[in-house]
Amino acid sequence: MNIKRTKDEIIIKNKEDFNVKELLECGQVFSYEKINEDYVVISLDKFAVVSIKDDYTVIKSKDIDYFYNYFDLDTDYNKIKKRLCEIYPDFNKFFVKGLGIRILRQDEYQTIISFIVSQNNNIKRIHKILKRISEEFGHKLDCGFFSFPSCLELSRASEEDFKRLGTGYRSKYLFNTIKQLQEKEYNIESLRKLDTRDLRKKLLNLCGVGPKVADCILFFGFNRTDVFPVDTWIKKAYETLFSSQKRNEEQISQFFISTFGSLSGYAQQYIFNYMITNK
DNA sequence: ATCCAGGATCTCC
DNA sequence: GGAGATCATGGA
Repeated sequence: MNIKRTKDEIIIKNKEDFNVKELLECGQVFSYEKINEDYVVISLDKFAVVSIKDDYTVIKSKDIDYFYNYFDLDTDYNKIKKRLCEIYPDFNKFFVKGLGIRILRQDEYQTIISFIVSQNNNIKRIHKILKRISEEFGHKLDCGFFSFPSCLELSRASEEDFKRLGTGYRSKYLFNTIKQLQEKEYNIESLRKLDTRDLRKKLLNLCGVGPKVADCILFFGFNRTDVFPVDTWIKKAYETLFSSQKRNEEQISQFFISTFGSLSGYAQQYIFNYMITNK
């Protein structure tokens, strides 16, 4: 990747390695705003502005180191794509719009809350609900948008507050999970030390977190790549493109993990994007 | 109007 | 331990 980095900005020369539109609008993250051709990305109380110029992309932020890591700029996605094709010869077809996709290294806690809201919901509405939650319980940032509320800030929200903001039956999941997250055993630092298997178990104990949401949290928040979230789109992909053998979600996940191993998460992301693009 | 969305949980057997 | 119903909401 051709990257230039200064104290408060990152310039990416090659647009094929970094397509901010694809990478933000593919359903891995929900707290961002589009202003004309610019994007403001919000991670807890930090934000970055990403602008697309004619022949380069620029990321500006007061927390440039944080966002260098957030955008996963050290990972070589061409290598990953190459390896996926070696594992599964026909994998090329899933790269339709996957040219500039990267897996963001999001805040773990924000990912937990976001993906509880995501269950049985659509991307547009998830975005809208999380924005309302931010405006109600976060605080205003210099960019004019609101921070994603911290665990402490969200602990002031009642179940009725969540209902009012449109989270429906997930309201009690959010209320209960936030209580759980304040307990010592869910200290994020200590969760990071667990291996994927133990961490997954821990996440499944959170109210409103099932297998799919747990896998998304593991992948998008904790940066674990040996998981394969199975949602309705992936189920369709499995049934129409991979196998006629009947399997439930957990078995489908295992089927893909046994194929793609530690690259499972990436494989999932390419297949997911292929599906929602070609709906 | 019915179906569906980056599903989880409860309820029965 | 596995299938089926139920859960809010809004867009297609």
